[in-house]
Amino acid sequence: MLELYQLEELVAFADHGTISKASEAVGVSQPAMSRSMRLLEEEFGVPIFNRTSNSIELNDTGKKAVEYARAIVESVEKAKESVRSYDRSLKTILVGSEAPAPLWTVLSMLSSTYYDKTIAGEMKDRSGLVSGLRNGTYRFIITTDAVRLPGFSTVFLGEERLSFILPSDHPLASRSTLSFKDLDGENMLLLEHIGFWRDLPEKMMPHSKFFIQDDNTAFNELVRKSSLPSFASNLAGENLEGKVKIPISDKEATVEFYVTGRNTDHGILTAMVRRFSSTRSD
Amino acid sequence: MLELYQLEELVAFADHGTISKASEAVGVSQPAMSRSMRLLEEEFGVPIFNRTSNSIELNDTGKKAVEYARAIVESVEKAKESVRSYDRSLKTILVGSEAPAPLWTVLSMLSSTYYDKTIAGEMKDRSGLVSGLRNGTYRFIITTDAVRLPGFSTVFLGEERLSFILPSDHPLASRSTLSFKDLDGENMLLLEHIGFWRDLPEKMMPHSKFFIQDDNTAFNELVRKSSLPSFASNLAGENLEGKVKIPISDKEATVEFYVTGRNTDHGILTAMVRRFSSTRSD
DNA sequence: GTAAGTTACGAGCGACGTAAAAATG
DNA sequence: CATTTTTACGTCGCTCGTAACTTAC
Repeated sequence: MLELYQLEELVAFADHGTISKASEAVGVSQPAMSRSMRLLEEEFGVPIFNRTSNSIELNDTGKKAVEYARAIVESVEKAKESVRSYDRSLKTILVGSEAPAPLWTVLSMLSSTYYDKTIAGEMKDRSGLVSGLRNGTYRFIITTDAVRLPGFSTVFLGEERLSFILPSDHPLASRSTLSFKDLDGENMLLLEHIGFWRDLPEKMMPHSKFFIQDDNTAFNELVRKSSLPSFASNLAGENLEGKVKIPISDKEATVEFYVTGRNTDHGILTAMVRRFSSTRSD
Repeated sequence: MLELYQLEELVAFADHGTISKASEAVGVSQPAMSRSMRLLEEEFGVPIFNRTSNSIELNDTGKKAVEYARAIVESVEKAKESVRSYDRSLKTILVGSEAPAPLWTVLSMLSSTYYDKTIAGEMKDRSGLVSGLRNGTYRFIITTDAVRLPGFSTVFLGEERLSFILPSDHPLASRSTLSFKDLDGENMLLLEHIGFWRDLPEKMMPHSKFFIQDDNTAFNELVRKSSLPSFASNLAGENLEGKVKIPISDKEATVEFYVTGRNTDHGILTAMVRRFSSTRSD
């Protein structure tokens, strides 16, 4: 029987040119590989080496054989990897979302429901979310509008309403609402990974400069310590000492979220809505 | 290390449903396969079976694993086959031709030149010949007109001139030449595998009926024993007792043959022409 | 003489089969 | 009780590494 170790050694031989070097690379003795190659040749039943008394090299047929060997060895590695990955995917519930805030409650809700599974979330644009839901990558997706797909249910999850975070001594700190235009021109702090929110401030406040922070904890630190204004929402951003939180009145600052999953998961979807309602901080 | 025999046994298990039946099919003992499957599972590192105390079945991950196993086992088989076939192709000189007669001398000439190789010939239409020459399937091709291809040389091999074979007592047996029209309406014997010649008689003699023979020796027997007219040429058909061979005067009954091969084989090509001239029987 | 490959030989791992045990319907 | 899987155990084959041999540059 043709054995995988023979194919691996054949590939190593092709890569290193001599049995000596190849055997060293593979980690077997030189005579062992010499034998392997002879047995492999017998297995194929046709010559794949040109030999002289103290040299051995691949002939044309051997080079073909190496191509096949490479493909097979590679496909075996890929198979192992894929099987493991498939096993993991069966044990993982992946949720895709257009924004981070609604993910938090959905993920925590799923974690308490499926205690034996891995719950993971990731950000993606809308088309990626929908195709991922269809091909099974995502068990649930969170979008800013309802997704109509046969076999899937969409429910309204709730709203996220953006606010400005201003220092208490800011000239506009006493206002009950503000619009983007009111602060256009001020430099502001902004987080990098906030999904579709990412582009809104720069679009609505074209004269402002934004200091983009990648790291979440560093961002929170900056918000607390600096006097720069920043953003929060009813779903994100704790109350901070010396800061005021003022809702933004523009319609773009309010967005609805919908969560979509298989029809068979409809019960879970409604449970998500309940959990969402009970944990939001208006 | 993951071993091929494990993958084969996994496939057998998937096909037969139980280890007992699968082990029987593969030809190993049942405990041996039980062990193989456990080791394979450990090799993947993730569960691929659902087990109860006296049953074992594939789980979803296992079914994925079977898919990969099938592909790998198949590709290994294919690799062995391909390597052998490639080896054979290296040892074979294949000549393609539009007609059988010129093949005979070319093949015999090649046989005496490359005594350590297998010389083979086959019939093909012109486009198949040219593409086969380009992709290396054919070392030489014989066509009815010159083939102009960069890297390849074409030489004129010679003519084939078709004749009628008539019984000596045939009314037209004394003529020195005949045209297709002269015998149109007579029933005739015809060989099946004669390349482009195959369609010519039926086209030129629409009122004749042709008795098509597949087997060459049976055809020769029929020609000798029956009184039906048939075809021969300067390249094909021995002189027969009680028969006369009368050349056909139509221009369609004469065809030129060219042989084409790599530029590096130019010496062989000219040798072919010499051999062809010396062996034809006008 | 150095570097390469093959042959020879003894050792050990591992896959095998037989036999027996356990579980299920 | 028949069927299926697993465990136990002794055997045998195959691959291994070390050592010695051969050949070439």
